[in-house]
Amino acid sequence: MTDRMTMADVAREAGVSLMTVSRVVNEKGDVSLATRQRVLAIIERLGYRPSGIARGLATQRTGTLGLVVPDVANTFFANVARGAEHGAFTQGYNVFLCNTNEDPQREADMLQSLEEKRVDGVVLCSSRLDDSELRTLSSRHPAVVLVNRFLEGDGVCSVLIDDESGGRVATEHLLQAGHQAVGLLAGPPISHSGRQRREGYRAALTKAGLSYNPDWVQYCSPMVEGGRQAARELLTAHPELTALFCHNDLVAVGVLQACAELGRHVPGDLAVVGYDDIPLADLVTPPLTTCRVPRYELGEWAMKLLLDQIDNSPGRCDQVVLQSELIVRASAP
Amino acid sequence: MTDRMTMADVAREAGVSLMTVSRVVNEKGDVSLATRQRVLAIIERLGYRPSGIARGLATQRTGTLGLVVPDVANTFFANVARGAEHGAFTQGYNVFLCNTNEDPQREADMLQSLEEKRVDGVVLCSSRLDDSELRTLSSRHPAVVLVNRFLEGDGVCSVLIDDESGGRVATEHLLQAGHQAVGLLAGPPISHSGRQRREGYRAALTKAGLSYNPDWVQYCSPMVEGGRQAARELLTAHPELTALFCHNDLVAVGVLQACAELGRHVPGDLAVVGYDDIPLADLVTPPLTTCRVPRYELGEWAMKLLLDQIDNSPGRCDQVVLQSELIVRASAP
DNA sequence: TACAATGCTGTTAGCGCTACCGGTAGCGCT
DNA sequence: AGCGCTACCGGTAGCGCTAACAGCATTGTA
Repeated sequence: MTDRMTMADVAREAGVSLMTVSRVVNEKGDVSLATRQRVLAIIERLGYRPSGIARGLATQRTGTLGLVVPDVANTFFANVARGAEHGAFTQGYNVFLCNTNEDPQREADMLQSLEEKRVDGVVLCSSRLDDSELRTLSSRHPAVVLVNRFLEGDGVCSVLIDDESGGRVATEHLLQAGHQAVGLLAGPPISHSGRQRREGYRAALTKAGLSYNPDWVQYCSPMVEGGRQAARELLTAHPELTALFCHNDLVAVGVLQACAELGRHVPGDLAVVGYDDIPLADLVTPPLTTCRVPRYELGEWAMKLLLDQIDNSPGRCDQVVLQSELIVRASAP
Repeated sequence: MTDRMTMADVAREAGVSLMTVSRVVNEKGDVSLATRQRVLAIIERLGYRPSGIARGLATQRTGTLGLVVPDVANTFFANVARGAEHGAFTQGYNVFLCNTNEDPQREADMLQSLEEKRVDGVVLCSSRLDDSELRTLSSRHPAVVLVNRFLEGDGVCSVLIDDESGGRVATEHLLQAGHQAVGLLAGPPISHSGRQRREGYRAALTKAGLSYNPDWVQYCSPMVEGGRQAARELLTAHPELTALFCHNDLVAVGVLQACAELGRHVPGDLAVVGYDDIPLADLVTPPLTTCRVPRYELGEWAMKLLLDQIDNSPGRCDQVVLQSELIVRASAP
């Protein structure tokens, strides 16, 4: 790589001042057509590209953003990342990807390294930091949007998923299909979203005049194996169940496996509803009815709020709540 | 966000010069223990963080890298990204994530925008650019590593997957299990990796003294539906087939579906081998025997080569070829 | 005629940091 | 005393760019 051209090289070659070149490059200020074209031609010939670093130092805006996620290898965050990055790039921003690996310490490190890079803003997904640390770390950035995490008090934007409504809609779908005995595989008890979904489940039952039966609710690990085991236990203990709402699609796949082993036909003997709409959901047999959480849109919204915050108003705070969508497939028609 | 502290603030407060603060911050040069501690304390108290932007302008190194992928939402690239980002962060680099969306124009734009950000290097995955454009765009960056793409001539590093060997190993596994009639669902004819895998398939047959029978090879779309249709056709036209090697796991899942419809038992009537080892692979019934391509390692290696290139030697070029690993599961024991 | 408004261009002074060189003090040695 | 060496610290000159203002024609307007 040969040495880079600078604005001064272009200016000298074109016989104009630095400022004129700057004006041409940034398309701001008046430059006569003739000199603009001349400068442009020289830029082209010399292969000049402006230095974002120098510009950043001069303007105090870098045109870069941070995106902090627990793990991009998780499809959920991969889709969020895609949505966010797309929104950013179309506005001329580049985004730093940071994986925290679910480790709060690492998350703090990431946030600090982004600060040293002088990013114009940060989208922070599913932060594991406690409120106070999150607050101080956020305050060191010009703009922050939280995804899947709420911080009360000071105006920190966030984009949230309405899991309660998702759980309600999923359960109502089963109820409306005539099921009276709907069980719940609730995932891990500590899961926040899991609790929300359970609230939705309960609300739907209540609304339909049915009572919430704790015996029909079973916690489980949020993986295939967890679903399989929990389903075997629950279904043998309570053969009266005709439908199951699952914490997520992996659990639902476990249920499918358990049903195959127990000789129960889905959806004939048991209707199954999952959550998330992972790619796997419509590939298993039968394809899963599930709640799709709008991952890509989550990223897009977060980015939209962030950019609003950056170039419009300084401290405006917004909460956006996104609804998930019921996808009806064969496992619970 | 209140105004940021600068090195000058720290220096003034500590009663030392700018340079002393700089030396403390960068841990280079001699500073007495006493003043170091004093400066450190003041940095802490003032909440000072050095500006990577200013440092970048002064040193001509930004501590940032670019990672260009077709699509992070694709698990393959998500895992590559994870490996790459991990390697980068542990060396103190931050990485810009760029999705090209498989669009060569967008890819070129990304590369240019990374150039303006003055990244120290770029990892470019599965570039869709033609050789000449790729060459010129690469030459504008201080360091480049290609993933899944080779560029001959000038020394551009790359990390590649040995798909030919993968195809051979997969086919040999079937042959060693006693299968004499092994078909191939070859994916799209244009796919480079598909062709490599087919070469491996052919090589394994030849090595075993069997002849390559074009009638047993069928191209298909690389998705579940493509695999399903192709399998129905191939299996009805050639009931003599006892095993199928598939272009990827999605195709293999399609085969599973087709077998269920045709009443053929897997692996009893038909052994099936996939490729990639996507998360889905061990969740279907029966779980798929498949070739795992080391995605995370791919990212790690790419980053390792890139960092070597950056701080050791200027133009050293390496090709690294990674082998995939056969994962034996129930679909082809 | 005077005066302002407009279009175009240049000059100056940084943005926050580091490279590079140059200094001073204190030590040991001849 | 004189010398060199080391440990420590400071000054200056940029890195490549833009904000802000300052020209200077030329045109319009009273």
